[in-house]
Amino acid sequence: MSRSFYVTTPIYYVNDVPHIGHAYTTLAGDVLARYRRIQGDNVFFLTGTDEHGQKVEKAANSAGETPLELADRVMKRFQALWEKLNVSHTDFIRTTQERHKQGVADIFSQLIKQDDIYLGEYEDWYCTPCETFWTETQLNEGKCPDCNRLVDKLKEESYFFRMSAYQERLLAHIDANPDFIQPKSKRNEIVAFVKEGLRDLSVSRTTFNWGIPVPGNEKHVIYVWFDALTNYITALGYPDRTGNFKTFWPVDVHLIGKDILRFHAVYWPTFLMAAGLPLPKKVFAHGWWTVEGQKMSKSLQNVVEPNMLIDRYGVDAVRYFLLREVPFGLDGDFSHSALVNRINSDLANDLGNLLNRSTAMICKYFDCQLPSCGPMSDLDTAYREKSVAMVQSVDSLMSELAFSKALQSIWEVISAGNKYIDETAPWTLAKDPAQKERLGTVMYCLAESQRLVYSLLAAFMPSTAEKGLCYLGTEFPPTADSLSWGKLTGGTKIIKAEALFPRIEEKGE
RNA sequence: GGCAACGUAGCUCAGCUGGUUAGAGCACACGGCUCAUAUCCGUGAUGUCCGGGGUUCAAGUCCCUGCGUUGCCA
Repeated sequence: MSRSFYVTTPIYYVNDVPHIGHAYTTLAGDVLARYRRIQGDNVFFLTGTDEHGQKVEKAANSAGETPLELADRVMKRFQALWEKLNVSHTDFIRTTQERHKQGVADIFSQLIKQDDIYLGEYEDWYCTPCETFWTETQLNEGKCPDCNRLVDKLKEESYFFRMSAYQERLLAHIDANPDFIQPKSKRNEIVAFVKEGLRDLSVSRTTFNWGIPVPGNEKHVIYVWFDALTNYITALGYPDRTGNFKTFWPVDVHLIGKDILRFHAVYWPTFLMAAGLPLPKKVFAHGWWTVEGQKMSKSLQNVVEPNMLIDRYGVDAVRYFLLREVPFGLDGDFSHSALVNRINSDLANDLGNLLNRSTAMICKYFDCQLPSCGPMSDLDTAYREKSVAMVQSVDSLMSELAFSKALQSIWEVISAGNKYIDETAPWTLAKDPAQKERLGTVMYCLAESQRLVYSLLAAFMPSTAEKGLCYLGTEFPPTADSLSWGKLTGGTKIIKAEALFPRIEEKGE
């Protein structure tokens, strides 16, 4: 009876091209998904694309194609990137798919029927590029406070969602579930926001066509966020409540960037309440990446293109860097020099070199046949205990989505391995035939500790882990059962490792 | 403007409910080893803990204030 685990990324807007921010969220989801699979969970990992909305309609028009053609084109770029990033999603949903449109229409009809959605009139300022409404007081000298472009006065018939009715229930839920919104600082912001009072939310538009029609009133198109958020359940087959929906809802965690927190922590939960569905267990908002100290922006032309990074540094180095460099939830800075430092210091010097020297010695002293473990000294048991403790520590850190700390705790064991070699001085033992058994025990401990290291790293750096485990004569992917000490047996064929991560010599740019 | 958070070694940061000589990683200097990707191990130096005031036997840790940075306010 395996546990089920459901994790999502946002669906990415096809009006945007994939950048490091998209890669970051999706990567986090992948690492979580892979980790839960190693632990034996039945995992559903969802990503996809958000393809409706006025921006897409306009962009398509000016590019001389239909919105769907544009979506097809851009969607492929996301899919290609996920393949290149080694992302192991279960499903990829597009909001233009029938399964999605039907589900959205269904829930929208239900809410109309219940009078949670009603027809009214909307009057406000609208920034088309940002697809955001602004109140009179928010405007900055008559312009959009976000992008400083001109806004349009809008007065239109609109359907409204009775969000105000759910304010107290939402607050009570946040209060009763301290981990519902993370990190804590973001949770506090949401609480403050909700306490100021929720207004009813406009959930339809009449000014463009590219979207899902309101059931029974085709003049209206369903608001993109209502449309988009619902993907998390339509991908599970909703409104069919058997099958995947039954297995995986409520979601374990929605991973999002901090810019879309309100939609996920306020709008979405209240939609779900109205629909009578359970709320997500967790919404986690991660931070933003700056680039070489500057905000990423198209105008600065400093948008980091993930494909280029992967080509240049390798997929696992990029995966490692993004999750190790910055605590998940905080902002971070991306720079080539920081990335090169991580590769040289953590991956080449510590991780790669340890495997290299260990397997080299096993081959040199034992003809590539792993010796079996003899009586253990204090040094050995301390090393073993540290390795075993790592497995537990990583497990609890992963449940907090503390990816960086999880990697740090793995690296403590890698460092301990390098120190262990120094303290046991195998090259000295090798000179004395009487110490053969002792030498064998040291080699065994080294291999076994690293087997655990690479088993955990399988979530973060799948291809590196596969190679590492192969050198250590072990199968990939690892399983929950393999995460305990002593699974390697004497006589296992070990392969002398090549440099997993060659050092990158200076001359950064 | 309102609310909130933050300001600790050259860099990035950790320091829970106040209590001996303030920590980690990277970078730097010196020493050691040789299995290894000139890698590894050890030792060391550097801090007005943003400024000022206060509470206390005792404050990086609490309070007030000033300066600075950041986030949220549909």
